[in-house]
Amino acid sequence: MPATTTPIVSATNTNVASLADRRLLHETVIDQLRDLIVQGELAPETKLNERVLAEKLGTSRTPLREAIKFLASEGLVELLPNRGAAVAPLKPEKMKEVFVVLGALEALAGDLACRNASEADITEIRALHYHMLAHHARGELAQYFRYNQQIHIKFMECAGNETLAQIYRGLNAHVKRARYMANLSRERWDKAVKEHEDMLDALVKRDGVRLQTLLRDHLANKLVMVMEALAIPRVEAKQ
Amino acid sequence: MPATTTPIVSATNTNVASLADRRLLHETVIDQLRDLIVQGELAPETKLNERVLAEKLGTSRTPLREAIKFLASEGLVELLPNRGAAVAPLKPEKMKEVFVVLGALEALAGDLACRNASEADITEIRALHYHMLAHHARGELAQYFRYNQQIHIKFMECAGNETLAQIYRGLNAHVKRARYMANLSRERWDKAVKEHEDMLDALVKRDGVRLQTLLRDHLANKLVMVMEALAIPRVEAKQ
DNA sequence: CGCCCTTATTTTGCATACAAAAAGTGATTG
DNA sequence: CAATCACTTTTTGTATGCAAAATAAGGGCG
Repeated sequence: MPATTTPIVSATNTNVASLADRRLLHETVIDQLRDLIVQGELAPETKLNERVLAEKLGTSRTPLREAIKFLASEGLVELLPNRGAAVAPLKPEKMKEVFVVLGALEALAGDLACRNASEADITEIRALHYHMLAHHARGELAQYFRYNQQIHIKFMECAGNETLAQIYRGLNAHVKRARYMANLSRERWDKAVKEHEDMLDALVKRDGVRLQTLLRDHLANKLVMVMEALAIPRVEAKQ
Repeated sequence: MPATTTPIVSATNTNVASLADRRLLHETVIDQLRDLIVQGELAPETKLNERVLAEKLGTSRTPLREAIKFLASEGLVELLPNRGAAVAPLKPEKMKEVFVVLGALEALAGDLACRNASEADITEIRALHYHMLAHHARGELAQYFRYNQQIHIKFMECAGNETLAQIYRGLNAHVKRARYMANLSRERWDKAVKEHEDMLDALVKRDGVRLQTLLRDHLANKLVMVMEALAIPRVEAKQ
């Protein structure tokens, strides 16, 4: 609405998408590209053709390349000198590594959360927990994951360490890629829920040591699930 | 000083630096820029003027901007929408956060190293350790830091988790920035060396639990040193 | 003298242009 | 028929151009 004297759309530039958009293009592109990768629309090891992708995202190659560099630093994209870039492969070996680190980070977060979480925080986590339980009971996997994620993120928030949270988000993006292919058995699912019960209990009692242990185990179990998911599928045998 | 005379050098491109250089320009730029930031040549909160920096690094704005995006993801650079980028500020608060996370990561690495390190690895660490001792004895701070760093890096290698190592390197870059201003008191220095003695001992005995504790404490002490360094200086009060 | 508004200047953000590198393509030859 | 080489097309890497945003510089007015 503002400014607007600009009557005619002038010469060269001008993109249709520029409604009230205040964000920077390359930032939008980072998010779009990350989503494409995390949600598996761009499968692991897919080469990123700059011309095609730029067209698809409605931009030019320059912001796209900037976004690629950014995501390369996050590890979602691999740079191939003189050959562009590709979606980072999703290897079981890498997943193991990520989960080991995530275990340590979540344990740390749990410990910090036990010290720093306010009563309001705990109430909020409890609420998320019950939402999660409800979706578990109804067998709604996607919704379950959503609340599950939110609980873990809330833990991170309670830890009050933005550096920790940022690294967590980065690693979690890797895990999410894998999780989209996971088909949880009822048994494992029930177990994961049980673990969350214990975790909530430990938090309420502010038992940091126990929460750490629980989180590490929880992550280890998640790893098993992801590994199973990775072992089974591969609809198309890339490589 | 500026290009101007550039007599022939063919049509458009062609940089003198392209000897047998096989690396990609923007990768070189990433490393150069990171060094400038880590070593404090570009002080915290310095605005990165693209034209000036590109000239200084002997390239055009495009690869520079890509490098900036990469380093922004590492957290060394802050992106200011429509206002370019600046060297990330070096706040005590941030340092605290980084050290807490580093503590957890190094503890994890120590634990893993106790399981995975080969005898050859331990021999190598011992060698580095004695080099470090020698420089400590002679009061050679810079050299001491070098070997100190190498020991920590070697720990990471022994852990055999590349994901862990990568995150460590990223966080460590932040710490290094601060350390360049640290002026170690002899007392603290001696203490740090003593801690390294203990760490080596724990590794040799493969006592992962003790090593974890030692590393966490070691990091906590390092934080104190860095905080002191940050509290004192600021030679020039920017802004 | 300070403040706000207008107008230059600089700087950023994005698009495009062009050369070098890689990937195809096809014909020739052993 | 596979392999190699010359040639074409595509794709990447970097530089440059141009418009919008931000910043600096005047200039009138209280």
